Formats: sequence, structure tokens, C-alpha cells
Amino acid sequence: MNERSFMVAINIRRFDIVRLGKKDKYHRILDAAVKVFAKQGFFQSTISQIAKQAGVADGTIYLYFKNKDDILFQFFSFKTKQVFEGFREEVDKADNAIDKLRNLIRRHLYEFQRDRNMAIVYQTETHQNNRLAEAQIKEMSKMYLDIVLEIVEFGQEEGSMRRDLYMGLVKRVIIGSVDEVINTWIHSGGKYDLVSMVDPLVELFIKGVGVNHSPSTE
Amino acid sequence: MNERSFMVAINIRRFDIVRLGKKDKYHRILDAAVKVFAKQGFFQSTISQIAKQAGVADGTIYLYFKNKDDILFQFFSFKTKQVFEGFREEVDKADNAIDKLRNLIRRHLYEFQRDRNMAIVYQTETHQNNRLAEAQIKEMSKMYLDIVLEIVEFGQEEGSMRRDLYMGLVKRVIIGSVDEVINTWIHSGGKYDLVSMVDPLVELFIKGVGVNHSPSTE
Amino acid sequence: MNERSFMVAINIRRFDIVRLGKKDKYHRILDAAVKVFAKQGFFQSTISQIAKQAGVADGTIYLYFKNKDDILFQFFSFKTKQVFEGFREEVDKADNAIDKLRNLIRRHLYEFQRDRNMAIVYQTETHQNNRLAEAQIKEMSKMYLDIVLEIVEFGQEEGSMRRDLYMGLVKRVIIGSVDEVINTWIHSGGKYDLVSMVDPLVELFIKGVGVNHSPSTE
Amino acid sequence: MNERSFMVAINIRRFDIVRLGKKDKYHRILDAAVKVFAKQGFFQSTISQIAKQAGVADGTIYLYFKNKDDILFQFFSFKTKQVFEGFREEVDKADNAIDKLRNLIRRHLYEFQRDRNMAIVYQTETHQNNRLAEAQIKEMSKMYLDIVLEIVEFGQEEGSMRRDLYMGLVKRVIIGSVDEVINTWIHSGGKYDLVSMVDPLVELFIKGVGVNHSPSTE
DNA sequence: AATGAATGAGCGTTCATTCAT
DNA sequence: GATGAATGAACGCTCATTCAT
Repeated sequence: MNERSFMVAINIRRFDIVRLGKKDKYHRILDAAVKVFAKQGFFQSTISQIAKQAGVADGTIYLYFKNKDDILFQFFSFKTKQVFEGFREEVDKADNAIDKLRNLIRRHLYEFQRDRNMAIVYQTETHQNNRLAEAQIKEMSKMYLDIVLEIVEFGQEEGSMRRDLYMGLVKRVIIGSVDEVINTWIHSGGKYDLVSMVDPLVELFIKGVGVNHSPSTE
Repeated sequence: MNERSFMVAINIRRFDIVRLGKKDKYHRILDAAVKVFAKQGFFQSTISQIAKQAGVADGTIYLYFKNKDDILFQFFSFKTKQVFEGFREEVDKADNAIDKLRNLIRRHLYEFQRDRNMAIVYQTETHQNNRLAEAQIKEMSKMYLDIVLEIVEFGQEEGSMRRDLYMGLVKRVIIGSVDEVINTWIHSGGKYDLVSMVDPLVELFIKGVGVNHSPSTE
Repeated sequence: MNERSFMVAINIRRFDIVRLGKKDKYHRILDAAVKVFAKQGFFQSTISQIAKQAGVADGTIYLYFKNKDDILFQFFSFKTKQVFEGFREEVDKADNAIDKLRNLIRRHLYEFQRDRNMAIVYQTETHQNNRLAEAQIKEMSKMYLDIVLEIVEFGQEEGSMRRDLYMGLVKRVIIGSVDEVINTWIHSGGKYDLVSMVDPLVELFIKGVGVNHSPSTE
Repeated sequence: MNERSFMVAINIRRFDIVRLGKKDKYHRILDAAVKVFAKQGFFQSTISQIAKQAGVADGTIYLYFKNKDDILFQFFSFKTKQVFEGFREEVDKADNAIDKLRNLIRRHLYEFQRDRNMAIVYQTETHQNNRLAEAQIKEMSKMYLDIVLEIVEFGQEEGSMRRDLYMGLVKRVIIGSVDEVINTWIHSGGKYDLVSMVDPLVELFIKGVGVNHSPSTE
């Protein structure tokens, strides 16, 4: 008797969810930050610049991020990490080592081409002694290294790759090469198609630059 | 009565004068800066830290460098450039492409292992969108790329390297790989011998990771 | 199809409605504020902390208080003032000066012991050059001083107190002493019973610390 | 021959020492800070205001103080502490308890009258839950309490003070009274002579406000 | 030449207050 | 009324650079 019941009907259209979600502003800021970082580097970027780019007040940023460092941290924790996690499934799609490698690199180039600002920030901050996101970077780096290692070992078992390889070096050659290809693309202004580099790149890894020494021994 | 006179005798021997000469202090500051930059990155380093490390006053730095940026500029202009200029002669010593490549990389690894702080600063700041030393970096980068290009073309003419190579890619694979090998060494704390990586690295470039395809043609 | 409907049933019992009434919320906020001020001081306290402590939203506070300063103002205007107004009747209950003084101080100690947070805020902010609640503080202070003055004059007339007293000083000695007794109690963590201090305190005021010089003159 | 001797005569007049010593600017800033704190309270004061008052740049303050808190800390550590340390010798000058007490309070009032800004800041910040200078404040407070205790015990032994005193209370009455006398003086604008309060104050402590009860016992 | 105290612009961050919902 | 996201002014503090000595 002392109770009253209210029946409340709430209609939420998809549009509203997208437009008003907290996620919305979070991502707007994160994207703005990545854009600013890409242009000027983390330390040269100011909160004011990011806020302006995101179209919010300076203080608003602190509703979504603990501090400036945290923006970079979250970039690596969520934005980049997610990209790297996609690599795994791409590799699993193929059933032989060379295709696996090709899929991995293609996806890598594709994702980085797709979001050039992310690519720039990733390449830049990853080569820094940044204690800020060290754990995240190490984790992603290890994930990538492990996938490559796995692919090469798979190739050795299926007989498509040499058994006398210094694995530590193979990993670095592949990763370093992809890295450098992306860097060159970035510094060129992103003018040409990055993904089309996959096939010649993989071919180089497999066959090397040397001419073929007839029979077998080396 | 309110005045006191102090008589101070100061003896300065020629040796001291020489030891503190301009050339000397310039390098002391530059070395100190590189050490500090290596540890904390350019933007995180302060003039005070550099001055302290060099054993001079803050203001003294401005007698030798225009400003903070100029220190990095001069690092690339003189310290690093000189290292890269040594690469040329190393390449000329060999008379076949593969040895030329081997010599180039060996010298590269040797020099970077020799001065780890330089290696760190080079690797770090080179991957930045640093307008500060952009021209210097591009010049060195081009010099390196040209040497590699030259070597590969030489290899093609002497018949030791394939003619169907996408040269732009070959250059990036070689440079990216060396870069990554150095990076790994740096992050490992410089524990192992970097130079010993040359031979397996060159072998990888030449032969690739794939198994040998029967007869001859490729 | 893009729309979703949520039906939410909310049950609110009369009890809750009553419990959240306006009067109630005002006091909840004021109490919360006093608690927070007591712990951290006025300037170190934030509206957010008060809101959290009161269990309301930040904005809600501005429905009951003009601004942050106003909270302190109202603390002195209503919470503390009311306590001080109770002193008057306590004094009137007694019919001789010494008992009047005893009653005044007992009530003072009792009320401050009863609400330790109020005591802390009162003691702290009262010693500040706070323009915020200056008028209120002066008024209460004057009210207290007047009561003490009245008591002493009463004592002089009834013959229980010396006539050669510097009244301005007597007031300050009494007030300052009570103040200090409360301060000490606060800083001790409020461990012991404050009210039990009345009798020895009044005895000290009356007899002083000196030994009694028999006859009369001194 | 390789050696050269320089004889340098340095004349330093007392004036220069006083005017240029590092101490000079340190004290200028500290005095300025105390002035600003006195007017507006610690939390309401800004570094800019202090710098302006001291006639230096904002940054200069950080050459002499670790941070804003440190200014208050040093105020208590050096400026105020020194004043309190002077109390001891004043007490030792007298040979009976009552004169000791009189000397203590006279010096206290004298020093606080002499530097009104110090007095204000001391009275204000001392009544705050300031974790900033807590240790310093407690130390001074204890020093003062101990001196008073010592004086009263001395008085008891020499027979000039009652033996049936609740010592904890006596200390608080004396300190609280002096405190309040100073507070009143401060809030009056420092118009009248504070030191002249000593004699009537001590007389009150000794004899109390009550009339003399003829014979002896009470 | 060498010093290092002094400067002050500029940044990251906080928080009282507002207002659309 | 109640909310809490958003605001932006204001502050403490840092540090590259200057300049009197």
C-alpha cells in the first residue's frame, strides 16, 4: 500500500547509442590524441592541442584519461593491441608456412595502411625508451615474435623452410624488414599502396637475394 | 675596518690550459649529452642534466651549442655522420658483392657496439618525426641506401645476385634487419657480441629461409 | 528495428520518499561537509568529496547552497550559532556567578564533545582570517564575550569576584583557556572525557595558581 | 716556466656581504611569503603573489624552496623556532617562578608584537590540521608546554604556587590565555601595546578572579 | 671563457560551477 | 528536483635561455 509502481518505457534508437555513448567521446579524444602525437610526437604534444583537436575542453580529457601518459598507455593497450590480436586468426587461416607468413604480413601492412596515424605513433613510440607503455609494447612485440617463430618452425616441419636457421635472427629479419617497409611508406607521405609489398617481400624472405646454387648443398 | 682583503694565489700550469681547451669541452658536452639522451630520450633530458654530466655550468653549454636542439643536430652532423662515412671505405676493401655487404654490416655493428650510447640515440631519434635533424638523418639514410643499392647492383653484374629483384625492397630488408638486430641488442642490455651476427645475417640475406629448389633456374 | 524498448519497474516505498525530503538532504550535505572539512580543512576539501560523503551528486549541492563558501557560512549561521544560543539559558539557570560560569563552560565542552567534527571545524576556521564567515564568527564571539563579561560583573556585585579586574583580560583568559582545552582534546583524538574538565578549570579561574596570602592585601 | 701566478686581491666590504648573500634573497622571499600568508592564508596565497611581493620571478622561488609547502615548513623550522628558542634564556634570567612566568610571557608578546605577520601566520596555521609543518609545530608546542610545566613545578617547590594543581590544565590555561590575548590584538589591527598585558595577565594567573578567602585553607 | 642565479613562458592538472537531460 | 558530464580559469611547477659578474 505504501508502494507505488512506475512503469517506464525507454526507447533508445541505435542512433542515440552511437552518438551519445561515453565511448564516443573517449574515442574522439583518443583519435585526436593519436593524430596530434603522429604529427608532433608525444612529448611535443600538449593536452590543449589534443583537446582542441577533439573539440572538447582541456578538463574533459581528464574524465576519460588519468593523465597525459595514460593516453599513450591506452593507445597501446586497446587501439594497437586489438590490431595485433587480429594477426593470430589471419595466420590460422592458412595451412602452410609461406601462406601463413604472407597472411601475417599482409594483415600487418593492411592495418597500418588503414590507420596511418596509428602507424606513425606505433613506429615512433615503440622505438623510444618509453617507460610509459613499456609493458604493453613488450607484450605485443613478444606476441609478434612468437607468431613468426611458430610459422618458421611449422615451415621447417612441413619441409618448406631450412632447418639450419638461427631462429633469433630470422625473427628479427622479418620484423625489421616489415618495420622498415612501413617506415619508408610513412616518410614518403603514404602515397603508394603498402599492401602490394607483401608478395615481393615474402619472396625475398624465402629465396634471398643470392642466385640459386644448383643441386642442394650449401 | 669594514673591509677585508683576501690575497689569493692561483697557479695554472700549461697542462691545465690545454686540457680545458675549447675542442675538449665541446666533446665533453656532446658525449655527456649523448649519454643523457640515451638514458632518457631527447625531450626528457634537461640542459642541467647534461651540464652536470659534462662537469660544466649550464650556461657554458650555450658557448658551444646554439640551443638544446643544436646538440642533437651536431650529434647527427658530426658524431654519427663520421661513422657512416667510414662505411664507404669498408665496402671498397672487398672485391665481390657478398663480401662488400658483409664488410658494410660488420662495420655498422662494430661501430654501434663500440659506442652504445650513440647507438641508442641514433636508433631512437632516427625513428622520430624530429624536424630537428631531419636533413642530416635523410642524408645519412640516403648514403646508406645508396651503398646497399650499389652493392646489390654490383652483385647482379658479377652474377652472385638475382636480377629479378625489387631493389627498393631489398634495400629496406637489409637496413631494417640490421636495425632490428641492433635494437634487440640494445634492449637486451648489450650483453652479447653484436658483431658475431654478421655472418649468419648475410647468409640469410643471400639464401633466404626457403629450402633449395632443385635444379638451377629460379 | 533500430529501436529497443526497455520496460523498467521501479518500486518506491513511502519511507524512501520521506527519507529523501528536502530538509533532510540539506542537513545530510551540511553534515557531510563538516565531516570533510574537519578532516582536511576547508580549502583542501572539494565539492566532489562532500557530495560523495553526502551520497548526492555534485550538482545537487548547488540546489541547497549558493557555492562552496556558503556551506561554511551556513555552518556558522545555523549549526554553530544554535549551539551558542543554548549557552544563554544555561547561564540563566544558575543564580551565582561561579555556577553561571561553570554552567557555561560545561555546556560548551558538552556540545563540542558531542559533535567532534563541528568542534574541529569551529576551532580551525575560527582562527583563520576567513572573510567567508567573518560576520557570523564575530557575532558568536561577541555573544560569548558578553556573557562572560556579564557573569563576572554579576560576580563582582555579589561579592564573589574581585573588583580590581581588567575585564578585557578576564574574558580572554576564560575563553582562551576553554579554547585550548578543547584543542588539546581534539588533537588527542578525543580519547578522554572533556566535560570532566569543568570543575578544575573553574576552580583555577577563581583561585589562580598562587598560594593564598592570609589576610587581605597582596 | 710553464706556470703562471696570479695574485688576486679581493676586497669585500661588509655591506656587500649583507646585500648580496644568498641569504638575502632567501629571506626576502620568506618575508614576502609570510606577509602574503598573513593576509590571505596559506591556501589562498599563490606563488605569483609571493614572487611579486618579493620582487622576484615566480621561478626564482624554487631556487630557494622545494615547493609551496616548503615555504611554510621553513617558516616554522627557522623563523618561528628561533623565536621559541629565545624563550628558554628569558626564563633562566629570573630566579623565582612568578618572574620566570612573567619573563616568558613578556618575551612571547614582545616577539609576536615585533613581527605581526609572523604572529598572524603562526596563530592561523598552528590551529590547522596542517600536515605540512606538523612536526615543527608539535615540537615548538611541546617546548613551550615543558617550560610552563617547569616553571609551575619550580613555583610549587619554592612555595609560591599551590601544590594541588592539575598540571595539564594549568599549562593549557596559561598557553590558551596568551594565545587569545595575541589573537585579540591581531584582530584589533595591532593598535595597542601588547607587551603591557603581561603584568595584569600574570596577576590573573596567580590570584584568579575570586575574592580572597581570609585565613588560609580553602 | 665560464659561471649559475634569475627569468618567465608554457604546461599538466584540478576543481568550483553550470546546464542539458 | 537531481544528476554528473563538461567546462575553462587558475595554479604549481619546470626548464631552456640569458646575462651580470
